[in-house]
Amino acid sequence: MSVFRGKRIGMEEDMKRFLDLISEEMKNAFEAAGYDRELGKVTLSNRPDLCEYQCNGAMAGAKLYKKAPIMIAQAVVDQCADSKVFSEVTAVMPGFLNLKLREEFAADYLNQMVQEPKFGLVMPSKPCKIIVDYGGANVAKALHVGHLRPAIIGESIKRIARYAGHEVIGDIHMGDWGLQIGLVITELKERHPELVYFDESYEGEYPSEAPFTISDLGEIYPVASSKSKEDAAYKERAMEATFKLQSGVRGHRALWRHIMNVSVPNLKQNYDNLNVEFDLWKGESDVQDLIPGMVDYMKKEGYAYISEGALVVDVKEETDTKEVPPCMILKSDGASLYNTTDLATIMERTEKYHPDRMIYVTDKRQELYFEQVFRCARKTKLIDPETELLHIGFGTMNGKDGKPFKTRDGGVMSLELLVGEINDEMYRKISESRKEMDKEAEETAKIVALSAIKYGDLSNQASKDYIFDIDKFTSFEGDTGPYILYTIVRIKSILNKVKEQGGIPENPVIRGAGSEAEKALMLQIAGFNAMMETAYSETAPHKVCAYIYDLANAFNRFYHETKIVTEEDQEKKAGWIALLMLVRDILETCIDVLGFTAPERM
RNA sequence: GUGUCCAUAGCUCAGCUGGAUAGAGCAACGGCCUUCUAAGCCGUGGGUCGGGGGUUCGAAUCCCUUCGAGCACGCCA
Repeated sequence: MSVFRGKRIGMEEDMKRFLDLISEEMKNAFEAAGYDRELGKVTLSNRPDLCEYQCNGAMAGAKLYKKAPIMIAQAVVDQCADSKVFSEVTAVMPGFLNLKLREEFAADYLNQMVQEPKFGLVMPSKPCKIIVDYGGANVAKALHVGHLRPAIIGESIKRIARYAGHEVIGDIHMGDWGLQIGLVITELKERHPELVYFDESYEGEYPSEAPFTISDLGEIYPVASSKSKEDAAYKERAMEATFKLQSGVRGHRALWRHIMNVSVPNLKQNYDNLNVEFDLWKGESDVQDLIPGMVDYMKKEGYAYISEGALVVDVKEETDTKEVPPCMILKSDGASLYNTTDLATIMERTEKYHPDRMIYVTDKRQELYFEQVFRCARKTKLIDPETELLHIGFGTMNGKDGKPFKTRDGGVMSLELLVGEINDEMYRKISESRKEMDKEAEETAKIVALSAIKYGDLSNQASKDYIFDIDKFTSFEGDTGPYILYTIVRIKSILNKVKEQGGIPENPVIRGAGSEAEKALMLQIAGFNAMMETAYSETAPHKVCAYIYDLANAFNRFYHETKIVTEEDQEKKAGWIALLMLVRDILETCIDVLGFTAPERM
């Protein structure tokens, strides 16, 4: 019978985190020795050569009780004599408490993890409704490397929150209403002025077939964009076209719809290749009808006023240490802008979902901008006061030279090209290490390549700039996605062998550790819950990466000294099989929240 | 100018709600494949945690200061 089952009042009670459970035992010892139980907080050891866990409470208590820390520590040690949790508790100068755990205690915990959903991760009593706004793709424009980080990070944040038990909606929030549409329409008119869409007297139905394909679009936009930079009159026409679209000119609207119909499936395909899925494909265009009402409301309530010709809302606060410019609602020409659609979107989401939290995943350079928008939304009461607004700003993706990632000739690299390059490189490496080629090699290459890209990105703190080094990410050595996948594949391979050999026992039970490496692996597994909670509360996917890297290391160490398939002792073997399945499941769960998958073999 | 963020091994990065000897990976060097995938494992070398000051029994971590790089600062997104 499990030592914690005994403490459980009913099946409803949540499984405690491993460290909390250990701390509980230590706190009891502090209390029994006559000290404040809060001193008994246990942490992971930073001296693995000396102990597995440590408690520094005796030193913290020294001042409180005006006693030498070592005396307090010694008194606590005396209380742990027949602990069911600790096999060893020693007091070390100046007052460290060094702890080792009983193997049965760890094994019991792991066996319980196996049985609980989500390995015993505690679910929120009331799930939060969270909207994650990420992606930021523009229609009519190809995805480029700048879209990689928001997609990867946003997707992972969404999945972590979902795994943590919350109700999460991912929204791509497309740029589908701006100048880029005007540019495409203008260039189209340049080339085919005879198209019926440009005949303003036309009143009939427009063709259902678009007058361009996705590859046409991919070519038209860059041409139009560069023309507009050189030719002021051209730009003027593009802005006019944008205005016509926004004010509802039929032909322009029809072309816009064609652009959407051609573009969106292409975007979906691109994101699909990255294993990124959005629940909502909303965009700037969706809130256009809300803007006039919102602007009127802001004016009427006295929030918005004209400054330097533009309509703005002051968002300064007393406590500001910096200059916070007002939030602009309309440009001096009366046109809406990014702020306007974002605010209208906040309003729409509030009415529709009343979310507990909205998370925006964008480049960190937009920090001040979001500060303004968030303040404006609060001040003008567009949002429920309880709703939390959070901006996760990520750093720049740089090339090996430390400067923003560019193609060899200095241009912006398309995402497709970048991903294709890495896929090819991975395919080449996989082919090298295989004796005979098989059909699924290409598929495997893609899976491994995606892990390389995503792990390479997510293992860095999102807020920092990082170096996107293709050679490093595809090298499949060291702290990389492929290493994690390799470890999973290894485990699967062993389990397959065992299956061929005579089958996997039913409900195998994890037993006490037979070696240092096995115990280290078990303790690493036990830290899963605490890690996942932290990754969620800190919106920190890199913590998941750090955890699985440690877990994979711990497993590989264990693997090298343990022959599982040939083990004679059936009970021992069954225990290892149970351990392997748990490691595999946890690793696969973790890479799933990171947004990639593992192949069956590599 | 104001604000903000960063600075840790040759390179790329962890660690930062204060704890013992600052950790990984790459690169360098040395071992380990007739035995579950060597994309692996074991080991060696490599550091005034940008500088200075302070708080503390104890600082990479907290505070102040300084140097250096990045970024943002009303009609772009």
